[in-house]
Amino acid sequence: MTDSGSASPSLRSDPLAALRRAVNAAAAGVVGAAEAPSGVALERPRKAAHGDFATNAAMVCAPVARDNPRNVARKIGEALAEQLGVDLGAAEVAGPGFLNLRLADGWYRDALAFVLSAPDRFGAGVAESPERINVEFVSANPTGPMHLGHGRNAAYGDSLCRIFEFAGHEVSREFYINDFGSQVARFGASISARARGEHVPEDGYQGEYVDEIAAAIDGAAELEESDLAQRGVAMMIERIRATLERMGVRIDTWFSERTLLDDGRFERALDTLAAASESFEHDGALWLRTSKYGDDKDRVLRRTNGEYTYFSTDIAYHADKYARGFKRLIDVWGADHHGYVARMKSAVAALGGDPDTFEPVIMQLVNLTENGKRVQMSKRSGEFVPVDDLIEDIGADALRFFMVQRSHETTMDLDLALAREQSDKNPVYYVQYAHARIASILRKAGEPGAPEGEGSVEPAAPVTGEAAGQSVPAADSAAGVAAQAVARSTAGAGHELHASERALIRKLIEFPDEIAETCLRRAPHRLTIYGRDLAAEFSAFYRDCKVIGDDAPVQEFRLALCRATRDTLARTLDLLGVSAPQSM
RNA sequence: GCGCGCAUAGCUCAGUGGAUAGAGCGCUGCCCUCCGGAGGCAGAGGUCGUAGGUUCGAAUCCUACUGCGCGCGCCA
Repeated sequence: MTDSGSASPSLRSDPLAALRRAVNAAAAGVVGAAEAPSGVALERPRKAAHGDFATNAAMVCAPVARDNPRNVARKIGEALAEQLGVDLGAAEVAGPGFLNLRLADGWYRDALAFVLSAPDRFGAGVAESPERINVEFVSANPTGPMHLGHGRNAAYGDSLCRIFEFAGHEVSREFYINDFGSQVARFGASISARARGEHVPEDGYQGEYVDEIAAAIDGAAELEESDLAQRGVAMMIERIRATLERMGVRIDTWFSERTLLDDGRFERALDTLAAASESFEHDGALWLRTSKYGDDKDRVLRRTNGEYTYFSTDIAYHADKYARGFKRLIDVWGADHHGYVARMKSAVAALGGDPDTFEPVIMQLVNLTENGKRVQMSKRSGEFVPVDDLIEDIGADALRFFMVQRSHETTMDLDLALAREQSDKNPVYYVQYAHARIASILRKAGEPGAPEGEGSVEPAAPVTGEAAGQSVPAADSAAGVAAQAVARSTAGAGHELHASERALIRKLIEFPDEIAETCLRRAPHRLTIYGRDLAAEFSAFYRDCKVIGDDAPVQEFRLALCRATRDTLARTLDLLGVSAPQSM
């Protein structure tokens, strides 16, 4: 939480966090303890009749206080009234013992000032214990182009990384290139065959891209298969890199499997396992005793024929990630790899690591539909829908938004007709439209300072754990001045806030919590919902409240609310890798 | 057979202990002398797969069962 003890706490402390502290303090007081019992929560009721916020504190505390929940709720309400003073509009006991809270307009004005006090930092640095995290994702085989499944993986992985970074983690995005082993040999044989005008071998790679590669390499028909394989892999990686770039996905480290064998890291990893008696020879093969750590059975590292398995180099690869200083490894894998989880976690344990710091995330499958009808011929054909074709069809913004819209753990349908549609039916346009509409209002009001470029907000500066706890920078920016203006209007009388204004502010100040929860749950799909909700709250405000043309203090306040909403929408879209247009 | 995942409105999906379970699409009926109608309002629509259990309270946690998906190689 970005609380601060600076000179103007009302301007700079997170209003939700402060409210949560007040509720905890009141509950602690009632039960006569230093801290409130765990389970006490501040909730946002669905129904307006249940107040602005509500707490279950009394029901949690009642057994401890040995009193009935409604009595306890009344006491907590009285304690809260004392703490919050004029900021608390009302505290009502309801139902089985809920305490429904209404906040005064002054509290809402302070809350908006908080949002605007540091627009680049709002919601940033909320990670409670920042870590050095390595996120490996996509890692598509360099023997073919990225397909549908990789698209979901890329959208998820990149958004997760953006959110981690914004929350204060140090993140490295990594792509593991499987440029070693039998599949690469088959790739080389396939290219060679096509270069010589022959059919690819039975176990080879089909597809026009193999022809294209064969044609693009001078004298391919005369080259060794191993040379063709390496050149083909290089070309495929270049193509994959270009596809990711079209999706707005950045990779920090392209890690070649082959290099592990070239410089001894592979041998060292195997030596480590052997020295710890984690591996053993049996039937002419080398095995890893993964069953010791909960895997169904032991796994082969070196086959009877002397070749090493993919698993063995993967172990060396993960050992290398830890050796590079990462405290947490997240691997984003396709659904077909879930059977691999147990053995890889076992391998981490066998290396002496903590398997809890290795988190494989399994991405479920994507089905393509069009107007509700399946467009894939067979369940396997998804592997042959290239991501490039999808970008061409529906655009990168829609691709990223739709791919990350559903929880990664559920099989999802992507409706091409809806994704293509440029109307309010399409959620990505709905959110972008709200952003563009606010930009238009601000232009009309003669406001300077619209974000530059493609409409995305500037990336947040990295936040360390210490910085996250410090007060925000002084108000020397345009936005800071705006916050001061809002604060000034707080001092004056100020108009009575419309219910839609309050609802919009409430949605805005949820943003830091939303970021924290999204990180914790590794669930970027939450931000697509937040974006839609925020856009909807803005639309209600826009309907109910005239921004431009009323008296000056009201206009000033509402323009400030527009700016806060625009910035938060832009930030949300940016974290999803989707553009936030000034006009559309 | 074993393992992992999933099951919520007609459809696609949110919702990891709180009040009368939500959204979008679709459907029905409305609203443009209005800062962007690329928008908004109202309505119909539910046995949260089934059966037990845990507790003040369960879509949510536990157990069993049913259905669907994926995996189960000295492939990657």
